[in-house]
Amino acid sequence: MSASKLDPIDRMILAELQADGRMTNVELAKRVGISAPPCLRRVRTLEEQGLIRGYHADVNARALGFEVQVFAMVGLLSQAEADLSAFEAQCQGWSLVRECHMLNGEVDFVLKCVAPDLSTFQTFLTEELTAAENVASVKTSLVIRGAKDEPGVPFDVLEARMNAAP
Amino acid sequence: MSASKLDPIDRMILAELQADGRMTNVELAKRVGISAPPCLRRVRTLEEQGLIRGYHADVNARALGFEVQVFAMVGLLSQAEADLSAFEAQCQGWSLVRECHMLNGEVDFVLKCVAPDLSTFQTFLTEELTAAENVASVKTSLVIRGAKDEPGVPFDVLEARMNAAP
DNA sequence: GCTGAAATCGCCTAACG
DNA sequence: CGTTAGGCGATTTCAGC
Repeated sequence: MSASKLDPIDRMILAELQADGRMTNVELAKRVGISAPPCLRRVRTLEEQGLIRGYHADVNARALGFEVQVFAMVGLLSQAEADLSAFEAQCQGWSLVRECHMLNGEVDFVLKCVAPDLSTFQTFLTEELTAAENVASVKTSLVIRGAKDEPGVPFDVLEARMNAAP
Repeated sequence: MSASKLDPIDRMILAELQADGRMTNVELAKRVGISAPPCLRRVRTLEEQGLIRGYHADVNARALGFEVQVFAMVGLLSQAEADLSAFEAQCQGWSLVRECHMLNGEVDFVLKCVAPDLSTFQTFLTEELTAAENVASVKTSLVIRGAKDEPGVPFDVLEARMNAAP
């Protein structure tokens, strides 16, 4: 599952599919400079290795009526592994919580949330998140505006690294 | 560009393509209960309206060698619009910065960053981000582990809303 | 208007060299 | 990895509701 087993063509495939996940296989093959069958075999292998986890349409949340985006910093009372896992499991069940990352430092988790409006979010905040077992503190910050939202990883950095230490 | 012009079939299409952006059109048509040609027309319309911004392969950053993920909270010296925009423009040029959101509250921006290793990130932090014009403070938190990372929006919430207020 | 059916075109995906 | 080849999906055209 390591990147060292990837040749330049594999990395080009990943970069292209990250940029356009619905590209046809023949178009992809053309761009990476091989014919279609081996290209498809590489894609399948990358999927099986878990290097490609899936493909997703990037839907416009605002246009769909999700006007509110919030980052929530959550502190827990107990940081015992069982309690951390329990909180993570709860996040799985909250569909307004799109991301949950455990952090180092003063705060335990950062959550990225979306909601159709402020009152929906505040109901969730007061009745679900803050009220949850083991939650000590929640600090929320509304997203005023989005300035950058790139999915995935920067392949230019990866290529620079591969060239520097081959 | 409003969600009110979307019928239930459009919302099903969006939900399906968010879950699997590489689904064939005939499979998609079967799932939403119409035949392939109108299904494809709807998808094209959704793309043109900007409700679908694109399609992206979800690549495994860790497996690709991006071991480090960091959230950075950035405070600026000046919050004048020109200065905010200038900072946002700089974020566009930093490929380690994948997301940049302007927030309310004490901090001005939250940045989601990735890097191959800690030293790469710290070089970026000290020589680029902290050194940038108008940056007053940067507080970083390493991601210890990811607990949830769902792309897009929760369509169950959307459907509940449509049923409640049609 | 939008949907569905038929037909064409192009792609996907084996099998083989 | 490339080429060939057969089957399937994509996409246009056209008719019907």
